[in-house]
Amino acid sequence: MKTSAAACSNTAFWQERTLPLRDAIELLSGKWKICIIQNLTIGALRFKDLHERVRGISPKVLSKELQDLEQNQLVTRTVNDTRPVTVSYALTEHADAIQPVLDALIEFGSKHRKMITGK
Amino acid sequence: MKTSAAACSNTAFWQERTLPLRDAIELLSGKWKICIIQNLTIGALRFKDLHERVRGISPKVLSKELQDLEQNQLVTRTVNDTRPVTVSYALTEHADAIQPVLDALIEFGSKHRKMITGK
DNA sequence: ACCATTGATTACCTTTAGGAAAGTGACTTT
DNA sequence: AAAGTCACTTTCCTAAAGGTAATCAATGGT
Repeated sequence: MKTSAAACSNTAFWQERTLPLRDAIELLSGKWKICIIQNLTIGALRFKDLHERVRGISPKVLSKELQDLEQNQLVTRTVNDTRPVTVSYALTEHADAIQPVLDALIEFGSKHRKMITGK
Repeated sequence: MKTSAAACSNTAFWQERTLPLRDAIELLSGKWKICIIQNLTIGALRFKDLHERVRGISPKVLSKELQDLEQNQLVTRTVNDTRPVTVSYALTEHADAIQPVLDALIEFGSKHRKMITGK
């Protein structure tokens, strides 16, 4: 029997979806990255403000996650010329492509929460 | 200075987005769950077929992830009345809400891949 | 000189994810 | 009786994620 599943299992189409999906998962999965990005969607934030908004994260982890996002060109780092030096983080244009992921996750999370906590 | 960020930091609105987002991340993050769900979007699959399609996963991990998805009512488990017993896994209606997440991730992953491998 | 602020970094530790390999049990085929 | 199939399960292990706490360097204020 040849199901539609079997029919597309060897196609380029499948790879064209699977590989990018794995890339995205590898880049975004973990406890913090998506939360950090969400907090930056409203505009640039300094390290300290981000640290306060992303509840529960430690400075060590925040620093590491930001470096990771910067390397992947999703976030820019700008040192400001202020009295105690401050550093601003902002999303790049490239990060706009994450907005739909965020929206979809929030939508799903809401539905899921309603379903689990008794419909 | 009161930025738009500061303006909404204490609102119910922010929580209404942050809590579901954290739920979704907790449920879906990890190396395999989203891949498994993607493979089930085309229809029910038996354990063995799923194991072959989700390249690289071990039976132990596949089994664990499926139990987890079942508990969260995203997947159903059906024992079939076949010669060697087979078990089919299928997405629930509730899992439809994940489709937009999948699409968004694939779209983002494609763009990201193009950008990283030299625009 | 001393303290405060900001943005980290370091050392240390615990927890969790996940991989490899083998085994189990129900059943069928040879 | 032996071997194979399917769906797991178990054991053992490593690597990565992530938490706590302390420290550092630059700067400015008192």
